[in-house]
Amino acid sequence: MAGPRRYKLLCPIARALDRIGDRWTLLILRDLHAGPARFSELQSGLTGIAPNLLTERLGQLTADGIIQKRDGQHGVVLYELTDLGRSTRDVLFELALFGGRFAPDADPKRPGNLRTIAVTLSAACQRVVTADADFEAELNVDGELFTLTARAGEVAMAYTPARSPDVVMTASYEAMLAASEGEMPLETFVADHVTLDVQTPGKDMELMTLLGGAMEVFAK
Amino acid sequence: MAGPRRYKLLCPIARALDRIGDRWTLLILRDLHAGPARFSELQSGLTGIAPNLLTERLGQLTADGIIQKRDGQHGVVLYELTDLGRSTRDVLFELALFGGRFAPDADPKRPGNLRTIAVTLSAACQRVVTADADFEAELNVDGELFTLTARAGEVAMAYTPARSPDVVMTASYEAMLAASEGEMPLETFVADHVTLDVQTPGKDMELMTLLGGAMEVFAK
DNA sequence: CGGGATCCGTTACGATACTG
DNA sequence: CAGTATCGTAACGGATCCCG
Repeated sequence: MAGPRRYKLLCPIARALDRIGDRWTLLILRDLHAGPARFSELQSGLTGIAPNLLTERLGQLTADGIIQKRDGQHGVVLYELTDLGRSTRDVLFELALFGGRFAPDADPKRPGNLRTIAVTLSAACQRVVTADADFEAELNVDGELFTLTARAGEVAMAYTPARSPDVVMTASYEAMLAASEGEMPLETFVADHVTLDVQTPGKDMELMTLLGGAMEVFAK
Repeated sequence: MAGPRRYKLLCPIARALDRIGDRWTLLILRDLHAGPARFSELQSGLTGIAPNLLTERLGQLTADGIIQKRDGQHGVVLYELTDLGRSTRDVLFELALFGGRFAPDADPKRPGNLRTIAVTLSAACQRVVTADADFEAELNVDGELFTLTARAGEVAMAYTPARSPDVVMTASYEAMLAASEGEMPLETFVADHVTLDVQTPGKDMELMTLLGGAMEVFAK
């Protein structure tokens, strides 16, 4: 560990890269921003990272205090971000903004799960949320369920079904991404690619306003 | 190239990493944010990256439209950021903020030149600059000269001597970094580690206000 | 069955030497 | 000065196996 392939420079950018610059590491953090995850969830989400590499990365991240192990129910082991790890959100979001400027690969691989969208979406929402936004939404993206909450100017997104959603939105991963990157007009997305199930009247508008704003942040 | 070790995912974070996630690539961009550079300047700044790797990285970055070649004076070849490349500034700055949270390595390597500080410093200044700031400063850091200009709310920093500086500031790399990361109080830094040569009265205060603000951004 | 550890072929990196 | 060529070493990728 702490291998020979480290920069070991004073520069804070290099210091960051010595912690999170290895292959897979930033994608592991990306998926952990959706909430605590088990080894196998991470492995499947990362389109089949080799298990030895995942083990190695998790160990290094733990040693650096960026993630930690936790015992979940039924004796399962969970990995989760520490406060320090949560502070990678802005790095990941800026990477997403930059990456969005490049055309997707010709035949992209599908992730094993959709945890991948949580950081990007919640960080974008955080940038446009207003203090009066107040709702709990369930996002059903290709059958995978997320909870998106906005309360007192704070946005959170987790890879769990919602407890008591004000609104349930259903959409596909591809449509959401296309809308985010300006390939699909927001109106088309809302009209043709989204289903809304409203529990609390008016909260559907709050959700769509927030998501619309988030997608605009991303598009420019 | 475009090797087999790419993620090829739809996720914009992965798309970014497929362009700028390789070893050395982000550090090359970091140094280019200080202005156009020659091959050998980059090589020395990066503490002796292997020349074949530098060639390979420059080629990939050029192919992706992130940098471009330009012919300078006396037939020298220069590499410089494109508009797309300049948009990596926020990624680099967020990395610097994250990296600043880790203690420096026990015996860190010294970079061959100090281009490395330009992005971090200018991005931090950009975050705190006010619209009325208006000056041109020369920064002499361990004998290497930078121009820092603030005009109409825009900050720029380049690795060149200033043409007609309002103020010349002299300091050391280590002291500036220590002050940035809160290890040295700002007052100590200003009082004991900085020399100011004022050409235009009052501009020294403008400069120190800006730098002080930048360091506070970085410290928290 | 989930959570890893072990092994091995392949690829990328690092150092040095060399050339236009 | 600006790269190219070569080669040993370290990291990665994939498969298989092990253990609770």
